[in-house]
Parts: sequence; C-alpha cells; structure tokens
Amino acid sequence: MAATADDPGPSRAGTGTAQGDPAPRRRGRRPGGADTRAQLLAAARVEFAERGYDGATVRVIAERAGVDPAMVNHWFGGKESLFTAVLDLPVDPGAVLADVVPGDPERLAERIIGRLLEVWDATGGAPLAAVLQSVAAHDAAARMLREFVSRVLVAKVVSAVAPDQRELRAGLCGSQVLGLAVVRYVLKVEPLASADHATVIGAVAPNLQRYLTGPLP
Amino acid sequence: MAATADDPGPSRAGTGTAQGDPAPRRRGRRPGGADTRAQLLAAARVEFAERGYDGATVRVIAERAGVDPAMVNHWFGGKESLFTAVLDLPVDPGAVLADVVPGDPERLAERIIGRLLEVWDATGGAPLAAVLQSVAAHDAAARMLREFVSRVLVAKVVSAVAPDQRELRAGLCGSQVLGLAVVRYVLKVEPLASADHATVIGAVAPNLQRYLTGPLP
DNA sequence: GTCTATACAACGATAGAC
DNA sequence: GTCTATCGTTGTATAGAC
Repeated sequence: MAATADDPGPSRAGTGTAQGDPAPRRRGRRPGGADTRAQLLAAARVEFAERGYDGATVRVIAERAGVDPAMVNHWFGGKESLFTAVLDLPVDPGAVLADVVPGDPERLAERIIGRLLEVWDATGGAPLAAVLQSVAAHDAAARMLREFVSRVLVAKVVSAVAPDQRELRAGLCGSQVLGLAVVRYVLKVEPLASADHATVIGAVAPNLQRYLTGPLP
Repeated sequence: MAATADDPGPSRAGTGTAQGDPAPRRRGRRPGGADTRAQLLAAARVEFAERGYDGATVRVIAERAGVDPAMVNHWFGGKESLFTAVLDLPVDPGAVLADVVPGDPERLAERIIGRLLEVWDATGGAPLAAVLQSVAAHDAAARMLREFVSRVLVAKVVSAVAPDQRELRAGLCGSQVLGLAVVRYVLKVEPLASADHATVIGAVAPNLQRYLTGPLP
C-alpha cells in the first residue's frame, strides 16, 4: 500500500524551481519490477477514501504513486475509469452511459435500462452485492460513490436531456436504478428477478423516463 | 432499536388510550421474561436463516426456544414482528403499511412515501445501512428479506389496490422504495437527501403509484 | 530493429482571489 | 471584470524491454 516513490536520486539539472527538487525521475520505461499500475491503484484507493471523488486529484494520486499524472490516462483511461477500477465495478458506468445517451431523448430510459440489464445479467449479482456491502459498511465508500454518481450521472446523462432540477433528477434516477439492481440481483425477488428484459424495460423505463424528462413538482 | 412489542416491564405507565393490543397484564408470577424473549430471538434467527421466512414456523421456533408458541405472540405480537425484530428493522413494515392502506387507492403511494419518510427520518440511516449490509453479505439474510417483502407487501398492500400482476408490482414497488432509502439515507445524494417530505412525495409518489395501480405492459 | 512504458510540456476549462 | 492557480487531459519525445 505504501506508495513509496522510487526516488532515483541524482541528476535532473535544475529545470525551473530549484526548490525541493521533489522527484527527479528518469524518462522511458522503468526497469523491471516496478508495477506502476498497481501503485496507482493503491494510491488512488487511499486518496479517494480520504478526500472523496472530487477531492482527490489525479496529480496527487500520481505523485503518491511516484509516477507522472499522464500514467493515469495511460493505464486507466482517465480519472473516472481509475475510480471504477478502485471500486472494482464490473463496468465503467461513464462509458456505458455515454454511448447510450445519443438518440431520442424520450426513449433514453429504455436504452439505459436495457443496457444495464445486459451488463448486470452478464456479471451476475456478486459484484453488485460487493459494492453494496462496502457502501453500507464504510462511510468513505458511500461518499466516494455518492460524489461519483452525482457527478457522472449529472454530467453525462441528465444534463443531456433534463430541462431543470438536474441534481434532483439524478438522485431520483439513481434511486430507481439502484433499487432495481438490489431487488433483482441481490434480493432476487420473483418474478422480477427472472423477468425478461422486455418486461422489465416496459415496467421500469416509463418511471425512469419521468425522472429524466417528466414533470416534477 | 427494533420496533418490538411493548415491553411489559414492571412499571408500564398506562397511557390513556387503551389499545386493542393484547397487552399482557402483569399478573401473577413474573416469568424470566427477558430470557424467554432473548431465547425466542435466538431461535428465530436460526430458523429464519435456515428455512427462510415461509419455511420457518412459529411452532418450531418456540420449541427450539423451549417455550410455548403463544410466547411469540406475547413478546413480539406475531410472526411478522418477530421477523422484524430478528432483522433489527427500525420499524415493523407490516404494521406501518397496514394502517396506511385505508383511504383513496389512487393516493396510496403518497401515504406510503410520506409515512416511510417520517419513520426513516426519525431513525436515521444507520439501521438501514445495517440491514443493507447484512443483506448484501449473507445470502440467508437476502432470502429472508425477499420472502418477507414478497409476502407482506403482496398481502397487505398490493392486493388491496392492484388489479393484476401483483407479485411483479410488489417487486417494482420494493425496488423504488428500497432505492429511495439507499440514495437518501445511505448514499446521501444531494439534494434528495435534504429535500423536504413534500418534495420527495411529489417526485416519487406518482412513480410508485404507477407500480401499484397503473398500466404495466 | 519494434514496441511500449515513461516523463515532460502544454492546452482548455474552471474556480477563486483580487 | 481580470488574473491566477489548479484541475484533467493530450501530444510527443525518449529510454528501456523485447
């Protein structure tokens, strides 16, 4: 866990700030053994837990891991996906949602539910239960997921279609989606747990659509 | 924490309203009360976990505890409330829902959400998180809650108003209610977490109402 | 030689200080 | 308003593994 910067020591002529001289790292591929990816993951776990999703910065995480911030992009594709990897989510919600948003806004809910059902049916309930468990157990996990859900959902989905009250709508959408996941995959309440996708979509999508674009008081 | 039958303790100061409750008048010899109650709880935990809500019987639970089956009624008010106590639920869902059902069926959802908000706001998110945690962690807990939710919800709420597909409707209602609980009290997503009751009711009740009495595909 | 992990620099966006 | 600091991200050159 201890993200020990590998501290190669010498060289690095004073480019710019002669102060501190924090991490003179060589360029190029590191000598074998240094697992940058794992170090980034470990550093990200600590930072996300301590400061939340928004509070943690890619730069600090990279510094803690002793590597360049660009490594986050290289290994994970960005802050969002790094977070997904930290929480060990089965899929990257941002990516999934992003490619489901384009299209008729009045049918967005159908596409969202349909896609989520595909993903969840493929991975089963285990990852969902794991996430739920850690969220219920650790306040830090709840905070991380809260900020992440708010940010990603609002930015990538709700803002694309919702006329107003975007944060509230995002929370409501989250409640319906999360509740469906719990009841179908963790609690396994029948007949909802075994219903085919068309049935679930027909039942849930209209309600989700109201949260997205319908009238709110 | 859990809503249990009134503790027929030594100094039960009578509130004026005489309840139809089978309030045990403490006459005669005082049993090793707390002991019986605890033994029943322990026995019920085992039985519910092993056989589920439906599979476990009051008779067997009482036998395992070494007491008369009537003690379940005495100490907990019935199988349902015993189960509630075992899960350490903040309230007895059966009781709460039962007294909210009478009235305009088309406004049932408003009454349900309103009442749940009162209860949850009073107890805070801790009990909810505890239930979620055990449900996510232990398959037995998930099974118990599943059967309980199906049975009680279908029997006491959905059957009272829903025209068809009662089990499916019950599952859908469960998903919305549970999701709301998670997002508002465990994840604490704003502004939903701090929204006043009227706002939440206005936002969620119409969706819940559709699950209860609206058209399903 | 190729391939890839790496560091550095710089860009557009955004939030806060002045 | 402008200025500044900082964020996440991208482009590119380079060093080491193969």
